[in-house]
Amino acid sequence: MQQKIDEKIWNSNIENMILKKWNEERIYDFKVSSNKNFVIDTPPPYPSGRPWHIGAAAHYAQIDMIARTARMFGNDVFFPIGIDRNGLPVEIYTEKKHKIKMRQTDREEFLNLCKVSLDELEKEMIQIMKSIGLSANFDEYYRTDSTEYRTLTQNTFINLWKRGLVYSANRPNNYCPSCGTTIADAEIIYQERRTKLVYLKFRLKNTNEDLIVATTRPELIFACQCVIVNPNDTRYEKLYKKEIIIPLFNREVKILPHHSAKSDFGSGAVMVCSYGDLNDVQVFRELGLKEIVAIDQYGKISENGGNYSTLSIDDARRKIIEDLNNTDYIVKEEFIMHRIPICERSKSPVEIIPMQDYYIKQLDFLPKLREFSSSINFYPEIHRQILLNWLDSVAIDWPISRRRFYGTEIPIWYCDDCKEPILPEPGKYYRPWKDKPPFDKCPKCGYNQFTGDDRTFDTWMDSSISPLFVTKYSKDSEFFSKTFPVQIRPQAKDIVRTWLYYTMLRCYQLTEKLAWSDVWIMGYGVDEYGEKMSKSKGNVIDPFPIIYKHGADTFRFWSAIEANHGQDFRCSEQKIVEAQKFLTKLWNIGRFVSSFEFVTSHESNLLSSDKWILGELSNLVIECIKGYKEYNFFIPASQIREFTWNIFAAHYLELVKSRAYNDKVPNNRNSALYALHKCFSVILLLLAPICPFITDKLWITIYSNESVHLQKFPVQSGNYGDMCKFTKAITEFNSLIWTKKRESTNDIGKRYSLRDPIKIDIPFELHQFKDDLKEMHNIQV
RNA sequence: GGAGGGGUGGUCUAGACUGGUUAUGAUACCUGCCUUACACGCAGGUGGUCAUGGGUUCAAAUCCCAUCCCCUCCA
Repeated sequence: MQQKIDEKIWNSNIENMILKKWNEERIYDFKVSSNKNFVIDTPPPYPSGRPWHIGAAAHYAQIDMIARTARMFGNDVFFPIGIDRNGLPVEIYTEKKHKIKMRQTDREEFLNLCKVSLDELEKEMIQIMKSIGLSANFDEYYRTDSTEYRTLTQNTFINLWKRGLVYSANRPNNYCPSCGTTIADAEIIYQERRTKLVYLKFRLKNTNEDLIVATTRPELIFACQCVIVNPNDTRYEKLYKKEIIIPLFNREVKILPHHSAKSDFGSGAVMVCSYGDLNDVQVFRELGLKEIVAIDQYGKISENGGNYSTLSIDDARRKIIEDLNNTDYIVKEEFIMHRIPICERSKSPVEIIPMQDYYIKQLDFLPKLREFSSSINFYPEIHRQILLNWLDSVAIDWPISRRRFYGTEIPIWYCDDCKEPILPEPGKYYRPWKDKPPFDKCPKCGYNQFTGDDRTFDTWMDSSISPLFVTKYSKDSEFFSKTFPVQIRPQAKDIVRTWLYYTMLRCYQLTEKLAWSDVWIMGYGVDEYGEKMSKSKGNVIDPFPIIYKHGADTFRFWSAIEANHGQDFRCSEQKIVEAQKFLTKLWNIGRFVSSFEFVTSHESNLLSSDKWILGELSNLVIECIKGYKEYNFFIPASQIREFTWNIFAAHYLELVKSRAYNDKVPNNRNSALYALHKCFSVILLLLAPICPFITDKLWITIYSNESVHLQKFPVQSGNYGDMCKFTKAITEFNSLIWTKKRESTNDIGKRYSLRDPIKIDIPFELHQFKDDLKEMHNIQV
């Protein structure tokens, strides 16, 4: 007998060679079949900066476990890989990297700089995905900024436009007057600043009474559409629905209860203007108020401001306060610290002003989406709630136009004469800001000069069609019909409201189908104190050195066992090191088992100990398969570790060592070898989706020339399950002897070695195991 | 302001939906041990008012109500 394995430690350096072998043998290639296709709508990660998030690496490791699980259940698995490259973060990254401003840079040149940034960042992500062993199709990975992908985004938009599902409307937007552009929420930072709080007298209509209203934005007074008070504030109960007169402008507005008014701020009565802050936007929307534009696109007071129109915001503020003072409307003024939104780059206050944008109709589709949300399988079930809550709070249609550069262009030209928007025919990639329009005459007025729209789409317009793109929608109808709707959408829980929701919406609008049958939601990786990792907090953990140091399987096993599915999980290197120990244990069990010949069949004349461990094994199979069917890898990972380490290695190996090494009776020895190999080979099969490297190495070394990843999951035989009733007695009896030996000393005062003989009665209920127990503990009768 | 999730030995975590013997496991710590797979190991041990208060029940970590704290998302 010769061990087939020398090394005492699982050396993760050989993972690279295993990867190479998988690649050469192309064991993960997908061939479309007629009825067993399992397509994964893989999230295309966004290369927003270095390092890539360790939680994201864990996320993709688990998505790979889904792919491997599906293969071992006998499916033909299509596991595409894409990179999401559209959107704002790379623009900001590039601006910082080159110390430039997007709008002060030539658009073509800026786009090229973004591309270079993306290429660099993407390279690192792809390398990490490969090194953690993703069994995905890297040869044909896609990019959402490719001509092909953007063509599909524009096609689907033109489709919706033709069906009347797109319209243009005015909506409040973040606007930086000093940069002269709208900015995204992500570009806003908040600062505490010293601000003047002005207490104003508003006269109640047809009375001699005044209501005191405190405001930090008196210059917006002419855009006021109501005054709100908190519903719990008893001072103002009697004023609900009463009319009140705006100072200087003498317009009447109503007093209304609203929960966002804070009783202890100022006087407790707040004037709501379009728009002083985000809360104003919310109140306008909730109460259906009519907006009065206060500030124009140049940061000046609009024509609605009467005498103050065309003044800058600061000048208007000074002038209005002065006039209010002169007319005795000001009760008092005080300075407070106030949290205000400012532009990340210019550091000047952000204004909210209405702008013209394109919208996609979504409100009409909500009933259908609610239906889908109830019928689709959610793993875990608890996260269905995130989607249902979101559906309940969708209140306006989806604004899809962005005043940015790096994105899919909105394919529209406008007639220079009659302003008619004209869309090209679908099928090509259009860039209206630089391309010549693909038509000569305006279909409405016949004029021949056009201006291209220079805006781009919201990036969710691109990513929301990922299941259509990977299944070759509008490109290969046979492939599409066999693969769409796809099986599963895996994603993180923080983008349920965006990616999950928008994909449901868009795929339904385009195909009238629900895009997937299963949704799988993972929590996200947080730092070791439970807080979200972010570059600004400086708590981001780089996955690369950790994977390099501890190996991919260690990383994968850690990600499976760290927390139950759907929970957020804490990332600490310490815990990853702990996970590594199990792989070493498994490796050494493999060394032991590999030293005995592989007995493949021995169902007759099995001894009791062997039947017992096979009984425990079939329970393990049942539990693991249950976990895998829910794509919950915490269950198999923890069950396998528990069985392998604490039952199989700790008790069973010791029970049968003597028979395995030197039993004179061939049947007794073969019975042990059969059970040893049965258990170990099943452990490898069950663990293969989670730890693909070490299981394949051991499988090929001990059992087969064919990779473990081409095998099916073991079928639970159901035999010997009743033997599990002895487990407690066996482990407790072993414990008893170990304790006894540890606590006793022999004739010369030395502590007992575990090999020393001991006199003890074997309990009656363990009688059928007595031969193995006697050998194991050297029990003398 | 609204919503969701959570609070279990020093640390992390299972159990909660479906109430039921002594609350799971890992790790850290302490003690002993090289035992023909493994010292990255083995055996044993210390350590918990299951956030707080109330309720339902024969019985509550688990169900209900209230409070406190933490995290996340939306505004």
